[in-house]
Amino acid sequence: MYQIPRGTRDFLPEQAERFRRLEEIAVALACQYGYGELRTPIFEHSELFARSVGESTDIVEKEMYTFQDRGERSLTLRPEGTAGVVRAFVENKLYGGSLPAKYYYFGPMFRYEKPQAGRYRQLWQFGVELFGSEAPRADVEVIALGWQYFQELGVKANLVINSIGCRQCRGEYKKALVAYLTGRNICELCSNRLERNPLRVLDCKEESCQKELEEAPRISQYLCPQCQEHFQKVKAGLSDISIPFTQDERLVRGLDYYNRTTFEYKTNELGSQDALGGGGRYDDLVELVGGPAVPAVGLALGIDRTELMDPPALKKAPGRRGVWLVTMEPVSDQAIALVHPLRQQGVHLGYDLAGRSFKAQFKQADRNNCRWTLIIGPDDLAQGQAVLRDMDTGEQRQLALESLVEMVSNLEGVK
RNA sequence: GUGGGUGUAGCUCAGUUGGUUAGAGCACCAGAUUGUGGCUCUGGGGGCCGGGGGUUCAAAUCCCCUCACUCACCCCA
Repeated sequence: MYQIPRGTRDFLPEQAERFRRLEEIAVALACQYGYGELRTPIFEHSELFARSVGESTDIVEKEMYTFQDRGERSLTLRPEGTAGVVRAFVENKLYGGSLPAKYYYFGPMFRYEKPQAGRYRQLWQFGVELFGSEAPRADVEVIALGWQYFQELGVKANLVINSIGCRQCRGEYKKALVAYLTGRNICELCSNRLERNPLRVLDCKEESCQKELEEAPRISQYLCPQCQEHFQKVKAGLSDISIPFTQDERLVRGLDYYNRTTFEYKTNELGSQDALGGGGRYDDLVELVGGPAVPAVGLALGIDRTELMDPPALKKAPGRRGVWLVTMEPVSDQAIALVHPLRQQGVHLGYDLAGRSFKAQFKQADRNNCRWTLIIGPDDLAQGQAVLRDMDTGEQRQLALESLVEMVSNLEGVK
């Protein structure tokens, strides 16, 4: 027997519908905020991700699905959405149009990781990217959009924000941090990080490392005046629109392209998979990918994890809907032909395909949660009538066959 | 990638110190009711006991390998 590849999943109808609604709500929200959809391929040249996400990140070092095609190009299934959108932004010279330019995407991403609940090798993200504004209120808008998504769904998320400075002041800070940590009691992993990506020592969970970090220099002390002002305005902007947040100086995101604002939406209900979404500003990325210097800010939300939170907004109203035909040989085909036009009227119509007993057909009607059954057996047909039964109340009445389609398609709860 | 836990019917799970045809509840199908769902009762179909190998007269049970899920680490969505 074949098994689904590790870390991937099938979405059976009920769950697929939940996912579809999560997408619809996200798309409606993005439209409301003035974002247009930008669809990019599911794979890109490997180099794009290596350059933009960062050579020394976990994603690039060990999580990419990379393959060679028949033309011996190295391609990679996208591990995140921003790189492709930035590539498209540059390649299509979208920076030449009016700015800011705002795009959203929704789709699967791929990361080769050891799976766990809430951590998959094929995962879905919804994201937005805002190009061409350096203004703190652009950061605030993006953060607010994500916040509103969780609010609309009724999902409890905690917003955590930080500023990791710009190229200049982060450089200063890195130097200071390395100088401070060198020779101190930190774990082996962090010793390696110290050389390649020192900021990541900050969110190490190793007790010894955290202890050493207590007295370590803080990024806030190193932010240049411009970065400081930017961060203050972001925080003020969030407060102005009543979005609560906490500041965490150890929030360092695992992608290299971020600068200044970084943020995450966290939960404490999913074990160690606590990030529902996150994002930040990436003012240098467009240039890095070959475009002009265009500042940008964006976010990505994890749809799989959001669904795991069992959003109250996805609860279905339980009411019955639609019509079930109950009939019997030798007139079944005639009965079906009589009611089929209901489908063209948009009525939810079902009937037995297996030649089951009368009783069994009512059972199916019940199980399919139908509001009405329409009974058309040999006797009814002979009298030119059908029997309509209300499955909620059990009441029945007769209908003339000539007016059946019109009568039934105007009933309550059939569409 | 490292370490732990768990895999028995569609689902949730029993299964004794290894012992003969592997069970229950729910779900499914049928009958009780030859034109009426939900409730009840009766019956029925369904299992390479995750897969492979080994020990043994005998393995769901013990051992090894492997696959999957899961928890923690790691990382993030």
